[in-house]
Amino acid sequence: MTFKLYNTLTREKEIFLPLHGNLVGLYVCGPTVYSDVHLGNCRTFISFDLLYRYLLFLGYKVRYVRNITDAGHLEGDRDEGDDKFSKKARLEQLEPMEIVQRYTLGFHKVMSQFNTLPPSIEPTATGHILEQIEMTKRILEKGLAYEVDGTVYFDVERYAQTQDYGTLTNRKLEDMLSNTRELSGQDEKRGRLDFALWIKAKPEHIMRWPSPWGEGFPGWHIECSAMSQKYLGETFDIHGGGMDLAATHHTNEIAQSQACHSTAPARFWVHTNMLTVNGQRMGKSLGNAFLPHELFEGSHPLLDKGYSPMAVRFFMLQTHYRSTLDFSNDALQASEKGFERLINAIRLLPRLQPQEHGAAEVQPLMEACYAAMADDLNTPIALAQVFLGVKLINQIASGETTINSANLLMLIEWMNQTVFHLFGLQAEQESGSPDDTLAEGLMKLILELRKTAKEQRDFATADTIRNHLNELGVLLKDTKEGTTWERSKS
RNA sequence: GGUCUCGUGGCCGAGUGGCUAGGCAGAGGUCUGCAAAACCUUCUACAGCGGUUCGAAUCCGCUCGAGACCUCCA
Repeated sequence: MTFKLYNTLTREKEIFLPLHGNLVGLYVCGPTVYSDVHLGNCRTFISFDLLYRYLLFLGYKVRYVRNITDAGHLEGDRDEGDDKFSKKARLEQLEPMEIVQRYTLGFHKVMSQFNTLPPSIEPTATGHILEQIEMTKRILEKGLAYEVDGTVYFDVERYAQTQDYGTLTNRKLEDMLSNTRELSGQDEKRGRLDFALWIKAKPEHIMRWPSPWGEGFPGWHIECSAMSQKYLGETFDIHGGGMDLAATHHTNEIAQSQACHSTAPARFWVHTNMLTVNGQRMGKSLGNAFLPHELFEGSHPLLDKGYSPMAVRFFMLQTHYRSTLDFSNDALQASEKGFERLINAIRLLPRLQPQEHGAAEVQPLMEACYAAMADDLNTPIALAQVFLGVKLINQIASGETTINSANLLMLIEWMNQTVFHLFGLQAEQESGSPDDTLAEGLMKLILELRKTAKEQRDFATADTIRNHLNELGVLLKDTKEGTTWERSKS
C-alpha cells in the first residue's frame, strides 16, 4: 500500500518513501515548558502520535525525536527581553530549571493520559548548547550571520541572495520585508527579518552559557536545527509541528540548515491545524486555552461536564489533522457517546459465534479503512469504516446476520489493530485488577438469582436487584442470550 | 495590505463531476414483564449569483461571510 502524505513544501500529497531503506526519521517540535500545555498543544502531539503509530504499522523502524524547549524562547521578537523561563521563574520565585522540571513532568503526564507513545528521543535544548554553538559558528564562517556585541544574527537578506527564504509558506522576500514591523531605534539587527542565533545574556539573566561571543543563550530556531541534525542527520524524512510554526520557526530552521550544510533538513514538512474554541484559535494570550485537566474534570467555565481523555482523543480522530477542530460541548458529547458505542461493540467481539456459511464480508470494510489511512491519514473515513464494523458486530450479536470463522478472525484482528494500535484508543476501566475475579463470581451469582426471580415472574425482586446494582454503578442489560453487565460511566 | 484556508443536513464532520460517508440528536418500528442496550426505517445537505458540462454541491468567475499566518504561540 502506498502511503500518501501531504507535504507543506509542495502543497501536495506525495507518496512517502523513507530516504534510507526501512528507517524513518521523524522530528516534531515539542512544547516550550514554561507553563502547562493546553489542549491545542495536545492536539498536535496526538496527531503526530497517529503518524508515528501509522509508520510503525507500515513496518518501518522509526526514530521519533520530539524536543523539549527549555531555554531561550523569547517573549517577543525584540531580542532584548527575557526568555520565558527566566520570566516565569521570577514570577513564581523558582529556579528556571524548577519551572522546566515542573512543566516537563506535567507534559508527560498529560501525554500518557492521552495514550501517546513516548518518542524515541526527547532531547532538551539545554542539553545541546554545544551543538547549537557549533552550528552558529559554521553559519558565521559561511558569512551568513554576523555578531553585534555578543549577539549573533542570521543575515536573511544575504541568505536570500542565493536561496529561497519564504518557500515553505509561499512568501516572497520583498513582501515580507515590506510587511515586517519597523526596526526600533535601539535595534542592532541589520535587516528587519534577521533573527538571533545566539543572544547575549544581560547581567541579571539567570540561564547563561559561555560561548565564543561571551555569555549568553541560544535563539529558539537554532535549537531544533541542532537537535534534529544530531539525531536524524543533515537530511531526514519528516519534520512536523503545528501550522503556526511554519511561517517563522520552520522557515528559519530551513534557512539555518541550508546555510550550514547546504542541504534541506527534511524532505516532508507536515503541519497540523489549530484547535479553535467558538471559531477562534485556542491560545494562551486569548484566555480561551483549556488545560487538559480542566477538560477531564469539567472545571472550565465553558464546559458543561468533564470528558475522559479517550473520548477527547476519539473526538480529535473524527476530524482530519489538517482541518481546524472547533471545540464545543455538543460535539464533545456526541463523541463521548460514539466512543462508548464503539467500545461496547468491541467488548462483544469475543462472544461472537461463527457459522459455517456466514454472510458477513469484512474485507471490503477493512480495505477501505486502511486505504483511508494511507491517504494522508484520513481518520474520519477510517473511523466511518470502523463504525460499519460496529454495526456488523451488533448485527451478528443480535442474530440478524451471520459470519464465518475466517471473517470473524479478520474482524477481530482489524478492530484491534485499528482501534487500539493505530488510533491509540483504549477501553477505560480495563479489567484485570485482583478484585475482578471476585466481582465476576459475585455478579454471576447475582444474575443467577435474578434469572430465577424472573422465571418465577417475580419482577419486583428482579427490578430491585437491577436498581440496586445500578446505584452501585453496575448496568444490567437483558438480551435474548441472557443478562450481561458492565460498569456504568460515572 | 501580503500568503492561505474554509463556508455541507438540528449539531459535529468527511468526500466528490453522475454511485447511501460516518458519529450525535430527532421521529417511527422490532425486541423486552418493564427498562436499558441493540437492530431496522426515516429526516437527505452542500453560502449566494453567474459560467463550463449530457450532468456540479464537486471545475471556473464574481459576491457575501468566517478563520489562520505574516509578531511569541502546537
